[in-house]
Amino acid sequence: MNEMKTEKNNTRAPGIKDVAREANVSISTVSHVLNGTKAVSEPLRKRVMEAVNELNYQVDPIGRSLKSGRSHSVAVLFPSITSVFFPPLLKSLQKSADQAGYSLTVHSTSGKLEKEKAQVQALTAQRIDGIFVSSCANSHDKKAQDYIQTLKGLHNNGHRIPVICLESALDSALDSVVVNDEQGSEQAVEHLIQLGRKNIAYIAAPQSYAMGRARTRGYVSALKKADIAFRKQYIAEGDYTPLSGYQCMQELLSRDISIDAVAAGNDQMAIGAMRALQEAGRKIPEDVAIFGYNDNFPASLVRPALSTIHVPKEEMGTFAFDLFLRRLRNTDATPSKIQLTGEMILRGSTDPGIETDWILESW
Amino acid sequence: MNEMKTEKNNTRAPGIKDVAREANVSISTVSHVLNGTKAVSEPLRKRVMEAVNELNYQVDPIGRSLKSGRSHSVAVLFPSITSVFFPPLLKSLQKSADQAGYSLTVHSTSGKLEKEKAQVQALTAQRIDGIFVSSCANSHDKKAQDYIQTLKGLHNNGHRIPVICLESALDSALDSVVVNDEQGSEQAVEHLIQLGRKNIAYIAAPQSYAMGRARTRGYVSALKKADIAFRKQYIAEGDYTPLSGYQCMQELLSRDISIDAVAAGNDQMAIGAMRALQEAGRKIPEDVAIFGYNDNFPASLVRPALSTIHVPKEEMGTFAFDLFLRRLRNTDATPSKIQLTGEMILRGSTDPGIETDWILESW
DNA sequence: CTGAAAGCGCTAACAT
DNA sequence: ATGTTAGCGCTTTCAG
Repeated sequence: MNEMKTEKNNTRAPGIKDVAREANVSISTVSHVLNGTKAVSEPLRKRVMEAVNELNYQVDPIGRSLKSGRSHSVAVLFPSITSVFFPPLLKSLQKSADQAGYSLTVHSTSGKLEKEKAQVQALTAQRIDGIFVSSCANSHDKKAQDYIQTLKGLHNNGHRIPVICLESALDSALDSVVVNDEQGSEQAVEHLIQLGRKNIAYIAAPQSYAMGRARTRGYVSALKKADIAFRKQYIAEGDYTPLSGYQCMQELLSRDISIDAVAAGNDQMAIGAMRALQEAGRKIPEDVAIFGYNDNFPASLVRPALSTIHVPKEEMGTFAFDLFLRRLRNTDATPSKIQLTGEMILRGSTDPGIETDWILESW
Repeated sequence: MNEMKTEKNNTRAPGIKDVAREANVSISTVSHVLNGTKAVSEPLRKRVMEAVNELNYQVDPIGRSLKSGRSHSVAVLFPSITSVFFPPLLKSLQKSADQAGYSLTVHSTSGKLEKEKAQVQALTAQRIDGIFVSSCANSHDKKAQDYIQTLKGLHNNGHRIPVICLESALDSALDSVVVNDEQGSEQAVEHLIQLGRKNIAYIAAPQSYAMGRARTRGYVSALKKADIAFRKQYIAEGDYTPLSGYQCMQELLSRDISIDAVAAGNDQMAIGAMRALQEAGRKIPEDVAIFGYNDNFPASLVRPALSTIHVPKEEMGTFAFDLFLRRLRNTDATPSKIQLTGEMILRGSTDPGIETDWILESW
C-alpha cells in the first residue's frame, strides 16, 4: 500500500537552471528573456523559449518574489463576504486584473479593523503588488489614524505598494474611487418630495462612517431645499443589514408621527423596511413610498420593486484598476479621487405606474 | 517635493538574523523556537521571544515558503463570483481557516475548466497547503480526466496537497462534501404530488454535470413512485441563471401541455420561472406550484416566497475544512465522501397557508 | 541542546 | 550581448 512512498514524484518541476542547461545559456540570460529585462539576441532568445516549452517550464513565483519583491498579484479587501454589493465590483476587478496579467485574491475583513490591519500586514509580507480596499476604518476615528498612515507608506523592497480605496476615500493622499453619496441621496429624497410626500423618514447607514454621513446629508439638504423642516424623530440608524432596516422601520412606525415615505441608506435596509411596512398593513407606494440605495439585484426581485440609486459597481472596478496601473507607472502621480455619480432608478416602490424591470445578471 | 526620495524606508523589516543577533543565539535556534521544530532550552527560548517582541519580528512567509514548501494558506475555487450560493459557504470556510491559523484566498474560475486548471497550477506554484474546489469539470468528460488525475497527484516538495471537492465529488480518490441531490429533488417532487399536482414540469440544471443529472433523477424517480408517466416535453434545461429559468418556463408554457407544478434545479431558475408564470397570468401556487433548490436568500424575498430544499452550506464549509485538517495529519487516510442531506422548506410558492419566513442573515 | 552552513528558485548588479 | 555571482529570508541537515 505504501510501496509508492517514492511518489515524491521524482520529476521535480524544472527550474531556471534546467532551462539554462537545455538551451545551453546562462541562467541570467534565461531570466532576461523571460522578463524582458535586457536585450537578448534573437537566436538565443529562441533557444531559450524552445527549452522553456520543451520542459514546460513555469517560473516559480515564490523564488521570484523573494528576490524581486513583487508577486504579480493584487488583493481586494472588503468587509463582508456575504454582501450582495461586492460581487459585481469583484467581477470587474477580476476582469481588469486578468487582462493586465495580475492574479487577484479576495479577502474578507469581517468589518473588523484589527482584521483589516492584519490582512494588510500579511499581504505586504507576501509582496502583494497592490491593494484595493473597501475599508472598515472610520477616518474620523483617532485610532484609525495610525493605520491610515501605514497604508500611505506601504512598501516592499523600497518600492511603494499602491493602495486604492473603494467606496470611501480614507485619505486624500490615497487613490480612491467613490460615488457621490450626498448627491444621490438628495436626488432620491427630492423625487419623493416631487411625488408630494412631506413626511419622509430616513433609515440611515451607520453614521460612524463617511458614507453613512454623506447619504444622510443628502436627505437633510433635500428637505431644506424644499423648505420641509428636518425632524429628528424621522431618522433611525441601521447597520446595513435587512434586519436592521426591518427593526428601524418598526421603531419609526411606533413613534407618534405620520410617515408617507421612507428613504434608506442602502437597498438591504430599504427591503427590510418594506417588510415591516407590509406587516403593518401599509400599502407601498400608496401609503408609504420607499427608496433604496445601491441597486443591488434584490431590489428588482421584491414586490413592489425597489426604487433606488444605481451605483456603477462595474465602473468602480475598472477605474480602480486603472488607478492602480497608473500608480505603478508613476509612483509620484498626485492621488486621484474618482467620484462616480449614481443614477436614479425608479420602480414600483415609489411610482406605481412603472413596469418592473428584471436584473438579468447572474446571481 | 521629492526630497523624501530616501523614503525607501531605511528601516527594513527585521529578519531572522536580526532576532538572532539581538538574542545572541544562532538563527537556527530562532527558527526552532518559532516553529517548535526542536527542543530549545527555556532560557534561550525566552531570550528569543523577547527579541522577537522587541523587534516586532514577523516571519517572512515568502522566505519560509521557498524553503519549506508550505504557505499556511488554503484556497477556494468556485465557478461564479456572482452566485449567491457561495458566500455562506465561504463564510464558514473562512471561519474554520481562521481558527486553524490558515489564511484563505478565494478565486473564481468563471466556470471555465481552462481557467480552473491554470488557477490550480498557480496555487501549487505558490505552495498552497490545500485547495477547496467546486469544480466546473465534468467527470464524465474525457477531457477532464487528465485534470482530475493531476488533482489527485498534486504535490509540493514531495508532500501532497489535499484537494477537497465541494458540491460534487470529482473522483472517489478525492475527499469531498456533497449533498444528496437525488433524494432532495425526489422529496420536492413528492411534495408537489402530495398537493395533488400531476402535470409537473422540470427545469433542469445543466445535465452535463453530475449535480444536474442527480437532481433530474430525483424528479424522474418521484414520478415513477407515484405512477405518473415521465414525459419528455415536461423537461427543459437551463444554465443555473434566473434568466435561463425565465426562458425555460416560457418555452414550457409555449408547448401544448398543461402544467400545474414546476420543480427546478436551483432557486435562481425557479425564480426566473416564477416571473414567467406571473407574466403569463398564472397564479402561484393556485394554478402552478413551484419548487426551487438550495435555499439561497432570494428564495425568501420573492412573492410568494419560494419553497425549496435547504442545502446546509455552512456545514459544508465546516466539514470540508475538517477533511482538510484530517488529511494533513494523515495523507493516507481513505478518502471521505461526506454526503449531507437537504431539508425541505415549504413556503408560499407551493403551500398558500404557510407564513413566509425571512432569512435574517446579512446579504 | 546549539550552531554553522547549505541551499530553496530566482533576479540583478557586476563583470566580461 | 552574455555570463558570473551574490544574495532575497528562511528551514533543515549535519556537526559539535
